[in-house]
Amino acid sequence: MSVKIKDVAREANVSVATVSRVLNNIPLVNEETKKRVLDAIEKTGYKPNAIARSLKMQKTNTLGIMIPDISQAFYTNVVRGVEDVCNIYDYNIILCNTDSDAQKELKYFNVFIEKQCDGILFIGKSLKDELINQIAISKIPVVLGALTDSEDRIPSVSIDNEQASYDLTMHLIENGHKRIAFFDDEDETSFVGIERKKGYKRALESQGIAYRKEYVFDGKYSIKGGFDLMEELLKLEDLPTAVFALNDEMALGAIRKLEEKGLKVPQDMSVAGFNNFTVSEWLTPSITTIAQPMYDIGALCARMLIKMLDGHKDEVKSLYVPHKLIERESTSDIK
Amino acid sequence: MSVKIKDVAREANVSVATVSRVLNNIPLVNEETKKRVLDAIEKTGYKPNAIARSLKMQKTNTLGIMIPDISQAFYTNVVRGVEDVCNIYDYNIILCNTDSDAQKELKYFNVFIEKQCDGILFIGKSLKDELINQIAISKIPVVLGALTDSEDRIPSVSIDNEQASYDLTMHLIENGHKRIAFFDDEDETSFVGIERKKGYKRALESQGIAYRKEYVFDGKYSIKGGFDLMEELLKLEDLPTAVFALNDEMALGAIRKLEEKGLKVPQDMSVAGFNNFTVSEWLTPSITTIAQPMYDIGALCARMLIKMLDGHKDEVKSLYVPHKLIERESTSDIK
DNA sequence: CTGAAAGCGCTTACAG
DNA sequence: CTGAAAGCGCTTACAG
Repeated sequence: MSVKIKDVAREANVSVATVSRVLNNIPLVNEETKKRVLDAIEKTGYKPNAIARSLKMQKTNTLGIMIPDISQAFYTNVVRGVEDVCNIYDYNIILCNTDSDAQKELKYFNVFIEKQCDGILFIGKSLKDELINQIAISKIPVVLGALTDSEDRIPSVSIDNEQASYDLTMHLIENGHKRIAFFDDEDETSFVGIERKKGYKRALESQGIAYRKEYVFDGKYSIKGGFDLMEELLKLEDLPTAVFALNDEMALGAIRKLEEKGLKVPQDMSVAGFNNFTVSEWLTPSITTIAQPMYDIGALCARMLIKMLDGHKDEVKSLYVPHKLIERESTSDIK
Repeated sequence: MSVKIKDVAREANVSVATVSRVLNNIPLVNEETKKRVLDAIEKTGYKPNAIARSLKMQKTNTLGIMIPDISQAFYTNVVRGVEDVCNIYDYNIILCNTDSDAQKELKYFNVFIEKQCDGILFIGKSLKDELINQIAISKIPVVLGALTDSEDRIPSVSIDNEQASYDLTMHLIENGHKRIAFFDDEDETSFVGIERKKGYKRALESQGIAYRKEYVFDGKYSIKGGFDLMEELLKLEDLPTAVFALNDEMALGAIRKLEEKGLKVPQDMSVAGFNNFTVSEWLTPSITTIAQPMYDIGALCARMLIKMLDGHKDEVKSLYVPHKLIERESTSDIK
């Protein structure tokens, strides 16, 4: 059906070896022969079969990328960064959504191995042991994005989540808040969540403020999640004066619930988020948050992985990218 | 380095053919032999090489998907729908961002062909002629998502953009609005944009309202885009009483600009959007919009394409999925 | 500078 | 029920 290298060879009256050399820009080919081959390619409309090439070369120029859920704003920017860099270096990405589910992660990992991906980008909230084992066994190059490996067995590109969380909590404390609630991820195994909680605790401790378990709420990473959590929180006797939510979507939900109950943000309660969601600066009130350079995280991850594939495995080391506290209207000094 | 089918065969004392039969669940294999092979697979940690298999089978179980930009909320939901269906049928997706750029579209199309994708999903705002030619030449199955081909040469899954736009415009007219501005896509070749403008015009005409060119503004499909366009609009002598923006992000930007100028929405001006962006219902004011079933569009596209790949090409026909007008706070009766 | 041939890791028609 | 062998479409070491 489709035209193959053999057809081009016949058309140009050369061997397939010569056609291959022209295709791969190997210099030893006579200019005239080359021209004949090029004409034959043009004439036949030949397109190389990358699968055949990959089999021979043991290289697919394809990277596997796992993310929890592409429909979450945070990850889309990371993926865009990855793809742009891949485009530069002629790689393509196979994209999979894991929902942070261990089974799906292992399944997709196997798919990446079977489809001979040159490397894997793992974006997510935590790396499970079983997956680490599989990675070690297969020896496939992997880079983590937006999270780190606690033992740094696998290189990563991420913000320092503990420090970022500390910074945000300190900011609230400096504004006079002592009763600060924490809207956590319902997924307790989330490494990123754990790190952020550490930062929150460290900030409290550093200022001699007791950590109160009743101020920590686990919920969904969504607007509705924050909305529901605030409903819970408002049942407390001793209300917090500020809330630190693990993403801006949760923070927005929390704010809307407060408004629904006739409370004002930040006058009655300050609410801070995380990630600097695209719309956060446009909301009323706009949301105080920690910005992560999402696009850069993706781009750097991809560069790092490609560097490993180019044989510079030892030059690669884990990287913290800077986060930034953005103060907006949803938080203020305590009255 | 890695273990191959040959190694498994040696381990199990059978031929590679037998191993292959076990791997592919071909029934004619003796139970005991099968067990021996399975043990050998287990023991050696063998993972099939899908690239080799693809070369032989002329089938990669990989779909190419082109979208304008994964970092735009609308597309992420479509992609998630695609991926979920692909997961069910054991396909994977190679994802590419085209920025609706003709060069990138052609480049990626070639990549999909060379990498032997079984089919292609094209999500976007318009299909250029050159790409249609390439599709025709290559004969690769393609399905369009979120847009249609004006001549229906290629099957698609989409809302009826013209009708949706008509519905929304009619809604504004029924609320007493006669001076309705239209925030259009700056990309004039956008088929989706053209369709929506048709619907807008048809609604105006049907009510005997003259189409006024000065009420149509071209801008970026973003919050900032709407923000800037509203700045322009406010310079008009004869201000519109309502604005219809081609997405909710633009609508939000427009609303914020109005607020900045001390105008109230919807009291001073109604603003409607399109797509029902995740946050639209949570904004103040919440945004009147047309909801598209984005996830379903993606899922149906993928199902359609897979159906074509299964040899039911003739059963496949273009599909309109229902849109839904959602009335919220950003629009109201004219005072 | 060019070609014949081996081989990448699979699947399957054919023969037994 | 099982194996030997051809072939999928490339690349490249080797020979000339």
